[in-house]
Amino acid sequence: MAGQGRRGPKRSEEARIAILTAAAEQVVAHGYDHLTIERIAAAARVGKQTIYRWWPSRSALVADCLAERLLLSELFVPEDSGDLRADVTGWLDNIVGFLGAPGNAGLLHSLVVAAAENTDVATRLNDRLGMLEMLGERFTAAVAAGQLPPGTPVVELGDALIGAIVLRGLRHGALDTDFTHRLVDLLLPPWA
Amino acid sequence: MAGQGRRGPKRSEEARIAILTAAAEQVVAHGYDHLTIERIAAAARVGKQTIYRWWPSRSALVADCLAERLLLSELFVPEDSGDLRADVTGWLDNIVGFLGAPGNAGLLHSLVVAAAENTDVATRLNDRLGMLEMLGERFTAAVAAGQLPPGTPVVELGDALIGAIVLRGLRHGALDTDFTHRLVDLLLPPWA
Amino acid sequence: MAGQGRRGPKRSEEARIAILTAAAEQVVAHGYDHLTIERIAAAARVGKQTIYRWWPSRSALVADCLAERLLLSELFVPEDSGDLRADVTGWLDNIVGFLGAPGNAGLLHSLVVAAAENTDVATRLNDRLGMLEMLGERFTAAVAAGQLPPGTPVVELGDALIGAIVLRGLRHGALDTDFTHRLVDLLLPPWA
Amino acid sequence: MAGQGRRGPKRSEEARIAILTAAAEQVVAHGYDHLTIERIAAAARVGKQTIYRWWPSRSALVADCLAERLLLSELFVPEDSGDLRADVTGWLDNIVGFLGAPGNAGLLHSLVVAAAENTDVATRLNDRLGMLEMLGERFTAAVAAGQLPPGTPVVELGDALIGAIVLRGLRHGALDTDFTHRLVDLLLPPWA
DNA sequence: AAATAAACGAGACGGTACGTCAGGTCTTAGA
DNA sequence: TCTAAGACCTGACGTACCGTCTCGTTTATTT
Repeated sequence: MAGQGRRGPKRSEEARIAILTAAAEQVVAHGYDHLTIERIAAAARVGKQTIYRWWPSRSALVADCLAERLLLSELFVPEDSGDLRADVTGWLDNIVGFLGAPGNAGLLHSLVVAAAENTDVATRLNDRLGMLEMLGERFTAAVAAGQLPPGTPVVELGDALIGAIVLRGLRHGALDTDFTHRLVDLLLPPWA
Repeated sequence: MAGQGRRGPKRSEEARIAILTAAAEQVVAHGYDHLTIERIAAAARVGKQTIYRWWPSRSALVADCLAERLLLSELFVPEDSGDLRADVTGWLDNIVGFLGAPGNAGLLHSLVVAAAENTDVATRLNDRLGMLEMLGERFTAAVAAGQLPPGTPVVELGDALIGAIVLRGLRHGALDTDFTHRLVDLLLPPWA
Repeated sequence: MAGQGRRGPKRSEEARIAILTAAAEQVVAHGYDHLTIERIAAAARVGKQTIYRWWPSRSALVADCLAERLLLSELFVPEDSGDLRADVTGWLDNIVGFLGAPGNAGLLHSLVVAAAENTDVATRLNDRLGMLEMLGERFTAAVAAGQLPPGTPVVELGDALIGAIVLRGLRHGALDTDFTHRLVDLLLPPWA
Repeated sequence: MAGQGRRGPKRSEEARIAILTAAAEQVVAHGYDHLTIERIAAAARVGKQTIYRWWPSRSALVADCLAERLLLSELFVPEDSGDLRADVTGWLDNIVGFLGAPGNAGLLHSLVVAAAENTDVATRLNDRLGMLEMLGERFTAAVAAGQLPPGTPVVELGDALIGAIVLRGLRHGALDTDFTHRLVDLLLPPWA
């Protein structure tokens, strides 16, 4: 058997959690820029090397925070009421409401910056925003049920929805429910 | 008017151009992160203070670079052949081709990061990508001409198009002409 | 003319003094090992870079402290009473007394270590111990006056005196006036 | 009796030798500063704890290296030809030749630093330089035989000889046979 | 033989300090 | 009075080692 039984101490789960928690808190509190390894280490009561040992970069840390649901934890599981337009609208309003909340104002900016410098973050961010579930299940089901025209490119539909949200989010104050309603009208037009 | 009769030397246009040029080159060469005031100053043969005197931040510099067409110079004025779908497709392919070119791979990431920390950059970036013209002229004209259904939310249409492009651009290698074609099919469905 | 009119601020004398003073205090208080650039910078209220800008190493700093008489300040100017043996004995007792004082116990060790890694320190340390004056004036004068045999190698005489002191100093508790008296008996024997 | 019936494996002689050998090599190759426990452990294929278990400090390791003749191995047993001046001169020239050899240039500095922070090293270094034999036998015998004046302080004589060598050795390039000859003239003057 | 305990290799851990880079401010001399 | 140069304090970077502390394995002794 090959090297399965490594000798020596195991990785400290306690330290791992403390680091991720501290990182998530820093991002929320101060934004992704201003996120420093030193502050994370201090807040997590951990040596800097322990961070560098396990994560290659600041952005990889943020990607793990997303994966562990320490960032954007409660959000964004779209409902399934049978009415696709209503569900998508509700889901978007949920997102918009979250991003509009005072504490979370800068969070989108932070995550976009992190996503721009780390593909992992980009992917996980997409997932956390609910695209996986929404995409894999609802849209294809809707196409099958005739709620969307046959041949609708569902992946592109998701990208257009979230892309528009992200783009508007980067322009301060441009994100409101009026916008999301017009967006739904555009992308999920009411069918005959 | 106050301070009209100021004494002393005027602002050096030479220095201004040198700084913006150096900044643009740095962004293209090394990316927005890695863009440092010190390197710009050194490359432009200029004191750091001369930069700080006229620009409040790194991102404001980039915004000016966009405004002066030192970044994204040649790009993105959509044609008007009468065929809206063809024009939009051509325009998107133009963008995708540019972003796919080896030297420009990281440029989108850079500009997104800059846009995330400076609304000015976000706005100017939108303009440079051709949204103003596209938006103000073609889409509204298309609605009037019946090429788009009446009541089409043209601003949201632009956001969805560009948002989708940006979002895909952040995931490396996800941006190709197949994608843009599906996107056009989704957002500008062939009518009647 | 070559670069005579340099532009920009002059080196801050205030910072220079603060740094040297802090360094000297650290050496006396904690020893040469345990002398850290970070502590010096903090104590001198100075950025680390200001130290690194002007000194290449810890030991160069100590060499400058010796040169500026911030270390071993009060000591070691041998008297000239006409009686060479008495003067040398007094001078050695002076040194031994100083090194035996509680606060200065580790100072010799510190300076020897510094001298071992920096020739400059070695030279200046020799100077500060009074060898230059002693050597250049008293010994050669003594040879001329017949107090020392003609052809006495005065440089080697100094090295032997100080070398013996240093060597004993490195063995804790081996340095006392009995030793210095025997040393003088050995090196400056009472002549006929 | 202490620890007579201890259970468990005995101390590994193999590890002990590997550690001392690695330490000696590191000192010779890189100097006493730059001697790190981690490098020794890696070079000796040994865990760090195995070093810390048996030696309290870096300098204690070096002291053991001297005791085991892994450092300064071949050197410095003075001959006994009957002619004291010749023997001492040969012995000093031997030392000077060794220290002047290219590979050993920094070794004196290293050992002096180690001696300054560990009395054990100082003592053993003295021994290895041959002082014990020289001191205990030759000088006292020489005094008895009338080759040295009665009452000559032999310990101080040794300290002066070695001290002068060490002091010169710390000043690069100041150590040559001219110096040792003058030193012998000074300390062992040709009698009668 | 089984239980026990120490020494071993490996290496993760919380820390300290390193030497470097850049930020943004301030000072000086030249145009 | 604007500019180039650059010294200044601050603070974060990523690295190297420190000395301590587990791990699981390997011996040797004792029960």
